Amino acid sequence: LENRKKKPDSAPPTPRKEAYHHGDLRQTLIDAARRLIEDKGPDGFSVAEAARAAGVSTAAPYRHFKDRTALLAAVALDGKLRLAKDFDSASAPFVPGSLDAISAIGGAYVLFATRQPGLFRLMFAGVDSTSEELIEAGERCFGHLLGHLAVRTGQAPEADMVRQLGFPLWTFVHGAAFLSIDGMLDVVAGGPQADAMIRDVTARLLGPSDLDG
Amino acid sequence: LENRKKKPDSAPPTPRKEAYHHGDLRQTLIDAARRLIEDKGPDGFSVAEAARAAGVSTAAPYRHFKDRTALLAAVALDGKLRLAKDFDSASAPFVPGSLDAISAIGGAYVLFATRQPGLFRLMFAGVDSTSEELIEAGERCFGHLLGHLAVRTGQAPEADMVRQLGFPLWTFVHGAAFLSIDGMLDVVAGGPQADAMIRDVTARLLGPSDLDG
DNA sequence: TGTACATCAGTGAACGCGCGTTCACTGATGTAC
DNA sequence: TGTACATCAGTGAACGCGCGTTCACTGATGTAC
Repeated sequence: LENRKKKPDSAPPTPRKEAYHHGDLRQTLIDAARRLIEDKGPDGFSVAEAARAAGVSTAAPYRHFKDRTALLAAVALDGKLRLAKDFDSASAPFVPGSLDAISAIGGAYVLFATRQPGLFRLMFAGVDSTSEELIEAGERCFGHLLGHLAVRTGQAPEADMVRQLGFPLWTFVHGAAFLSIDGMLDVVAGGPQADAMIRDVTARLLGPSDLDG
Repeated sequence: LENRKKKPDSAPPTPRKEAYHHGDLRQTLIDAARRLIEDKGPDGFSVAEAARAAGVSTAAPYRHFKDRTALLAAVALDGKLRLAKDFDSASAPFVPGSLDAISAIGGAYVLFATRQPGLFRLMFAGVDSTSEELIEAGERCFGHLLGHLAVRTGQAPEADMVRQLGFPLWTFVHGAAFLSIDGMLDVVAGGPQADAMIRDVTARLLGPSDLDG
């Protein structure tokens, strides 16, 4: 038994932390849960398995999360923050408000979903959407798109017209994301041309602009 | 114990059938499972609960389905057949190939998802999509749309151009369906104007036609 | 029409499993003096 | 700097639960003669 306690020192399973007190178990659990959810989906996931993956006892997660749902909510929130970051880096190289920038956001959305299907599902269906910070994080993602549309139209991001332009765009990439996850995008579209389709539809829904050079 | 056996005769829980031999337990189980899935989702569903809802022992389903997955697949197939029927009746009143007819199909799609969210999720993500008859049923649904687009464009339903017109439309309503399920359609669009948005986007993706009168 | 029998479609009891969660506990850490 | 003690963040054993699935069984049905 004492052998088990020594093990983390001689050959740590998680190399960064080795103490009895973990240091940042909360985030480690979120990461472990995310990885499990990524390939098994929100329902294949269990608290016990996440704990195992993090190298702690099955009771340990309950020091940091009220229950299973709370852990899932934390993973969903974490996912939305990651998505917002993806938006940032995807659109950064392009002229704000341009077709290039806006399609890049759409492409990033679909790519995020494709790479992490389980997480994507969790973010949109997995948890009670009543959590305030979860909604807020979602709005921040959508706000990215609205920001570009505001620049493009010369209106405020909160303007009705901007939202009404943005919503169909979001709807479209949301559909593309789910079809892609479920293996129907390449099949039916007849090739790996998802990005081209996104760009084409985006252009048609936006209409022309000087910003597109 | 003998009281339990008599019960179905004196006060049948399922009024239509009362015999020891059920008559059509297979379909009854599919219906029961569908109802469970409709409000709990594919993962909240259990074979045992479906059996209970059908009024049979928990072992009975295994006379008709190899395992849990097979039952789910049957429910998914059943759902796709239902969706195809919805498409039929939604577009029937309108001129084939017209904007009216095509938006009606889109509206039926979103309505189907909204009314039966769990079933809709199951149909697209719940089962291994390797089943041939399941894919076929999906193609039949998509074929409905393609048929209208063929009429509209004067091309064969199998023509590349028709599929390339149809796919963005499907993608869009698919997104609208999921956003609606997850409670984000009315919220963000600013009202129950889903049908209007569908029609508007459909018109823009289709372009004009004489058929639209 | 009546009987013997094969087959079909149920029953109900049982199994092993992994899960979520709780509990009393204990080792590690931080702080007051 | 050293010591006493409160608090924090883990452990590991245990619980009750519902599930998927199997099994030997039995009542109902259909058919051959």
